[in-house]
Amino acid sequence: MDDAVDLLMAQWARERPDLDVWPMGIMGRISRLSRLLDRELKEFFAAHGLERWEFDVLATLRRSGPPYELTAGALNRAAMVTSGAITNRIDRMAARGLVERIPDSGDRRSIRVRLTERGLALVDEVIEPHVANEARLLASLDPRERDHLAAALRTLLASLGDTTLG
Amino acid sequence: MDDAVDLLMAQWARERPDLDVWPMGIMGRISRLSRLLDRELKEFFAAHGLERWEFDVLATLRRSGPPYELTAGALNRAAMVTSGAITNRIDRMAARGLVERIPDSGDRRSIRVRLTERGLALVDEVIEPHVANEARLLASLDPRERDHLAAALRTLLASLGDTTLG
DNA sequence: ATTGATAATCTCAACGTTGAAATAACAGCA
DNA sequence: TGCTGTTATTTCAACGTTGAGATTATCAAT
Repeated sequence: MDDAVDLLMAQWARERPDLDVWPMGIMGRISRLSRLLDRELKEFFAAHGLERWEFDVLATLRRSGPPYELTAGALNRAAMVTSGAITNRIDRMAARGLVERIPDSGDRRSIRVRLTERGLALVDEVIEPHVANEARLLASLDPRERDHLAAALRTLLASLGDTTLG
Repeated sequence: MDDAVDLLMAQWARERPDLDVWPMGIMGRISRLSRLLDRELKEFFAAHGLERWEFDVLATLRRSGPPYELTAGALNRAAMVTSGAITNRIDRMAARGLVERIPDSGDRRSIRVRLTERGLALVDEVIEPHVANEARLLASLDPRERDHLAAALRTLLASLGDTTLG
């Protein structure tokens, strides 16, 4: 079964037979998959009254464990966005009552962002169907393929230096 | 070697041992890789005086073959963006003299976007180092791993319905 | 020929991110 | 104690995309 990237590479092979465009078979697919999967997740979260970025923040705090709080800096590194974006996100989530800003007792430059009870309840309610939805999106891969795929992606990610959560 | 997603999954395993978050091993890595690779490509194209989206449009037209023209609709489907975004891109690339709008003789609702000589020369100049740069980013994978990875991603992409270029 | 449905592009306000500058606070050390 | 360099967050203008609506054109069927 051909996909869109096979077609794309066939076009290059016809137009520029002097080039070996094999890297596109990976780069192009990661890029297109990322867009398609983002759309699916967006749709899923919208059905639960959440933006995708809101869930990302909730989930990052939740999985950090009690007391479910992280500094703004830790959040922006985990989300791979800039500091300005995190300030903006925290503002809006605080307005929705999902998180609250707590002054950091040890460092007055820092703030700690903490899940509210409502935020904690919400993420714990959504996480399970979310994982089930992700599993649905990956259903075309059998368990062996999944493991090999995850391993290859890990090699790549680690080689690019993505080895910490911030 | 662990990557950021291994750490993330370990946190979930500690906080919610009742959940099997295996899908994150694939979803999370595709998402993070996409961001990291985008940054790298952005940097590469900036060094060549191009935005990433400009190169995407140039490359889409180039690989379509002579006379290097496509409708606006074909371009927005290939780029996976909305029609408003494509109008905007064409405007700016036309202002830079990289493409030109040609009325479609068969359908007056359509326009055809054609590479100018300058656009053609530019994409033909950049494509080879671009592919080399992509190959550099994937250098951590040996040829066997590359093929398996591309195949697994193809399965996934096709299962999500991404089987045409628009 | 006329009507109604569909299609292609453009317009534009709303949205979120980036990137850089501003502010405030810490840490090491003379 | 007072400097100097660094770090954490916020602010804000610029940028590009989205999503919906407007416009114009095509097509099928009458």
